[in-house]
Amino acid sequence: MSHTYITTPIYYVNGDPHLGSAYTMIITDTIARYYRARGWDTFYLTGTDEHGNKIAQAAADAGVGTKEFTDRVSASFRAAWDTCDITYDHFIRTTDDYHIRYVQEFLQKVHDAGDIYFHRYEGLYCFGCERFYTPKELRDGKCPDHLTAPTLIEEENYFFRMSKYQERLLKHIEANPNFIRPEGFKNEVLGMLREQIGDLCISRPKSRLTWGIELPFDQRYVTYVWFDALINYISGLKYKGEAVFQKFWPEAQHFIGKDILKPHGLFWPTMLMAAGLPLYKHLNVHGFWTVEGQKMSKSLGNVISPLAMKDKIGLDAFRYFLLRESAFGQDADFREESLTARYNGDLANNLGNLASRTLAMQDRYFKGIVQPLNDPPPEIDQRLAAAFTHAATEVETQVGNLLLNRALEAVFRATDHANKYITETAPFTLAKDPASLPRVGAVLHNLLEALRVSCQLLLPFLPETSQKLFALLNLPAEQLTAYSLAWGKAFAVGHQIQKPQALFPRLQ
RNA sequence: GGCGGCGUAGCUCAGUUGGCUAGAGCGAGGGUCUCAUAAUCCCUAGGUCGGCGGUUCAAUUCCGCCCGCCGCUACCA
Repeated sequence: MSHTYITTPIYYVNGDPHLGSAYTMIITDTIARYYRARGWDTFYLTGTDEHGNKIAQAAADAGVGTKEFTDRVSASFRAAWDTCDITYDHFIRTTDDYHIRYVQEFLQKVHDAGDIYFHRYEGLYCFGCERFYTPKELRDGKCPDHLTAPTLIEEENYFFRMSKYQERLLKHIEANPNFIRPEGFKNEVLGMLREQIGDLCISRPKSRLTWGIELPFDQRYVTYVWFDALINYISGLKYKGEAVFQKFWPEAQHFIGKDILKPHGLFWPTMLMAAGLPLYKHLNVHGFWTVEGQKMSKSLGNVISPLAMKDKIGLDAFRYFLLRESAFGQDADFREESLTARYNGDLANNLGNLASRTLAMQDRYFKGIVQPLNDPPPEIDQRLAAAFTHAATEVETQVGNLLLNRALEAVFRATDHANKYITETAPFTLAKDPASLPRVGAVLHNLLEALRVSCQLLLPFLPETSQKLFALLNLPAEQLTAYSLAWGKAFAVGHQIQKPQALFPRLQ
């Protein structure tokens, strides 16, 4: 059986779920549902990133213990994704015992291999950023983020010999053109690799940072950020056992936003090389959303909450908008106006209305009882079937390229074709003549097939709607993923379907 | 400064070995059916394919320069 492993970034527990993280979740959830529906053994991981001073500070500000604080925020993320019906298989927390143990095992392995060394240096440190700055990065001698003067401190830390793997990574990316996609982001990483990438500082002394994972080879230190966070992709699998890890890891597909390309494109693969592990299969990088043309930010007060969107237009409509309105890897703009247009134009008028008129006629003319198809089928019927066969092929191709917008476009072209088919065959006119009723029955049977295949193709994208409509067709739920079931074979003559229900009531 | 991407109808975009009168969806204008969620369906709109120059029988598609937007990256007063 084919299998795949889908991951999202783990979310830092100093904020709330917003449009950006929801977008990553909806994309990955769709991909995971897509593969599951087609019988692939799929493992889908998400979680929360919980270490660092910012978290300890936020907890202190909130007047609660750090652990209690992270429990609370992590749970709120998990609850948000549950409310959004995100079908992750495991939710990892970097404060989980198994994760901590595995991070230490990983560190020890890389240390044993000689790729972690101790080094003394001094530099300008910004406590707000928890990082060192080079003089040229400063603005007027101050931290560009916090606008405070950094402190000159001397420190000894552990470094990962990342530069050792620079050449090997470069060759790997060149030999595997789809390792990082879309291409633009691959080129960015190649650009980084053409410079000296240097080594990576991976520790912080406990005097400055206590809320972290202790280095197994020096208890005066904790590990810093990436050796903690990135390793979740492996510990999350190891948690389920070595066999699960062995099976899924080589099929790993990471999905990230473009802001964390460098750690995933550079740090992570070199870390894996140092640990003697296979590299992930794909790094899939998506773009950002602006809101009404502006960058989304708390200060502008234009942050979109997925939970609010669920209440406002429903989960499926929200999913549809995000998936249809963005091209993977490119930025997109969230506009109230586009949202309404997509909802009314595609969901209500095209798909919803198609279902409505089909089921209404089936009910009105035949009391919901399915009639025989014509044998042989007229050309117009064949063309309808072909439109859906073509859509199915397109969906396969486009999802494979992560172009979910085009996959959806293809399905809606087919439902659009079905709407035209109704106009061309005019069953409502034929129905006036009793002698034409057999043809009316056949036309409606074809339309029911159109709806059935639409449900199948849309299942990963619009899970709720797909299941709801399939229930109206009164077909057994397992047939929802019976992709090889031929046109005309799903509905037995005499089968009873339900009365119509508005799937997407028009807005305004 | 270097590298990369982008700039096609009001909006979002297709257009990948250079070649028919440059396309789609939405919006807008006109018309139509009546099964349906005032939905459907049909027609129309007309864009110097960012600008200039070059290669070619022929360029949106190749080359050079320029303008604008964006990303990454380097650096200097």
